[in-house]
Amino acid sequence: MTVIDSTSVISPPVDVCVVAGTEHPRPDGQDRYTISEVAAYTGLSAPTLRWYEEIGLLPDVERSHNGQRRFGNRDLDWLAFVRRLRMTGMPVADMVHFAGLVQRGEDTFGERREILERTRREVVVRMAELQETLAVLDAKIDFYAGAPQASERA
Amino acid sequence: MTVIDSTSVISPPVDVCVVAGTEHPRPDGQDRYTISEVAAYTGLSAPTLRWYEEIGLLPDVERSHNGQRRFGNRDLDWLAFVRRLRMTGMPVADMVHFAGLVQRGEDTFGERREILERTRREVVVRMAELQETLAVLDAKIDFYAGAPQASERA
DNA sequence: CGCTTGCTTCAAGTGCACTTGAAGGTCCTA
DNA sequence: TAGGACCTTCAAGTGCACTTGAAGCAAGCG
Repeated sequence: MTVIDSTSVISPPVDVCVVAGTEHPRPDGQDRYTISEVAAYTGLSAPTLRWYEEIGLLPDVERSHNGQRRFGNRDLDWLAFVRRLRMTGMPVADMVHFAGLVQRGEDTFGERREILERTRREVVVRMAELQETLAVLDAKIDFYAGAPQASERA
Repeated sequence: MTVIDSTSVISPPVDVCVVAGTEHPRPDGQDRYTISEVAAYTGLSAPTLRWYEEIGLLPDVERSHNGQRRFGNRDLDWLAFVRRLRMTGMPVADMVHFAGLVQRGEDTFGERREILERTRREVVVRMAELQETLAVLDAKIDFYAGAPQASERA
């Protein structure tokens, strides 16, 4: 695995809000990952990473002197957040929109907050539904486990 | 909307385990719903209901004298459960498999229990992830809300 | 020097879960 | 008896999120 090469560039607009201290495979300063490294770290395939970049979900990926992608810790953080958003069920198109807002800078803090608040509400609803589903599953599991005696039968 | 017609038939193998007293639009005995009624009640489209039947996810739907589907409360219960399973992320193919087990009768209680226990574990994991996601969202929302003072920035 | 490895782009293909279209049957009301 | 509402089947189409294939460049090793 070839590592480091190109020299640093003025940072493009980023998420700006990296919340928790998620550990990176390499410390800042030595964080130039190849696409296959990022694939290994994130579980996303290399084509998916290219596609994310293409559609604008992973913007401003740097390139080495010979045109190969060099991802940084910033990209890993963003991908981790994208993974979270994906878990909420947010469509990729909406994530692309959000990524666009991030790139436009602080002016979009308001809209970003609204989006995340809406997402938050959806997650809460989803969790409540899953909680109910858990109850249904438990009831059925009990029924199947203790077959003859259990609750109702049709 | 045309309603009731055909006369009752010996019940085919059903879920056998109807847990909660979910209310039905019409009481047992008068429960013969047209496809559009079921579509209205469940939120599924009529083509989707036909397709569910076709692939074996909704077996043994009765027919009226002229070949039209007549769904019963049993079908509504099953569809409600299918909706729950869908919420867990279970693929339709797996639900079809489960439906097959239900049709095969009590011999499959063991396997059904295993499937639901596995599903249950997945739901628990998913809920934990959503909980973490909620924390991440909250942190970002706070950041975007109280912009200048807040925690970290890249 | 040629081979292998790993990257590149661009276009086409895949899998899932439906959705839509076409053509036709049946029943009720005017 | 004509129209409209509602149903039927079968086949093809859609949208999303990737995945796969084809063709080619660049670096490192024997």
